[in-house]
Amino acid sequence: MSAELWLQALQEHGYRLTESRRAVVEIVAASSRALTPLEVFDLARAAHSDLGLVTVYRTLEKLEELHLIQRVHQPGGCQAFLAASQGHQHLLLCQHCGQATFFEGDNLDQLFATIAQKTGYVIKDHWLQLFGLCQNCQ
Amino acid sequence: MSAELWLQALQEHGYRLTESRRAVVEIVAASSRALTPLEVFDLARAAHSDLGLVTVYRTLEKLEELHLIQRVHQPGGCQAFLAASQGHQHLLLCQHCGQATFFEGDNLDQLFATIAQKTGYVIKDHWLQLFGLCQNCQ
DNA sequence: CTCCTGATGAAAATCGTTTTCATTATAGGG
DNA sequence: CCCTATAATGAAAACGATTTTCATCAGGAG
Ligand SMILES: [Mn+2]
Ligand SMILES: [Mn+2]
Ligand SMILES: [Zn+2]
Ligand SMILES: [Zn+2]
Repeated sequence: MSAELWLQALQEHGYRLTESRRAVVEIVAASSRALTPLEVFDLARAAHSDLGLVTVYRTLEKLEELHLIQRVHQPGGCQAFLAASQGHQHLLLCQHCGQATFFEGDNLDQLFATIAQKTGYVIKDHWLQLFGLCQNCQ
Repeated sequence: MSAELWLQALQEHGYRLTESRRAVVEIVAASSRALTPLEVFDLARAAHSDLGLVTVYRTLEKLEELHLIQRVHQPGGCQAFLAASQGHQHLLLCQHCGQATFFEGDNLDQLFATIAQKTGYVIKDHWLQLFGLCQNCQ
């Protein structure tokens, strides 16, 4: 599981390994859907009942700094976090259960060239996100 | 300008035409970049000094209901609004000045078919947004 | 084991947004 | 053109999420 790797990464960057951090990391690393700070709090308290919501925020902040998690933007809100993609990948989200799946292999260079020419912009970056129904939810 | 059309649309949906609404609509309709409620408030107060921030929120809410404006998600935040695209278009944003330009003609069907096959998802919708530098900001 | 310092949780502060409410002003009917 | 019903307004209070403050605790180097 990536939880151990995340804890190791935190440690390597000079952060201490605490019970609270373990509980938060365990939950976020194991989730296949994006979780809000409050959801993480509720789930992590099962393992560590005197966890504070503040610590959830602080831990998520550090995990994001280290690029271990990323914020997920959705029609319903933009406060949820998910284990980060490795390399250049995009998200596919189930509209029913939230299941998140990364994919790669989009080749949009031709599109970018056309748009750049038509608009005069220099294209530097892009966001692509797909929404649908996962196998379980169809 | 689209401001007149927006005011007309509001009226047709049973909303009254007020000074406050005019001031808000004028600013948002004329902007080529996405504006936050507070930015709209500051700009619109030039024309209508006793405008309340609450009315900015309420007017934006109605304009969004009528699909005249849309929320714009950006790395720095997701509270800004922009005149809505007509039809299926995507956004191109200048990372320096915020200038927003819509484009169309993306053909991602092939990609969606591949992803659907690989993942088992049924693809229902997609978000695509490009970031770069506009002609003035290069 | 001890000590230093980073980390913690409770509480308070803060920020953006929404609700409440008394007052004002739009728009339709006389 | 004036009246009136009621939608709309802005100030203030309430609210929910996030951040800051601070006294206390605990990780881990020595
Ligand atoms: Mn890509
Ligand atoms: Mn498209
Ligand atoms: Zn699903
Ligand atoms: Zn620009």
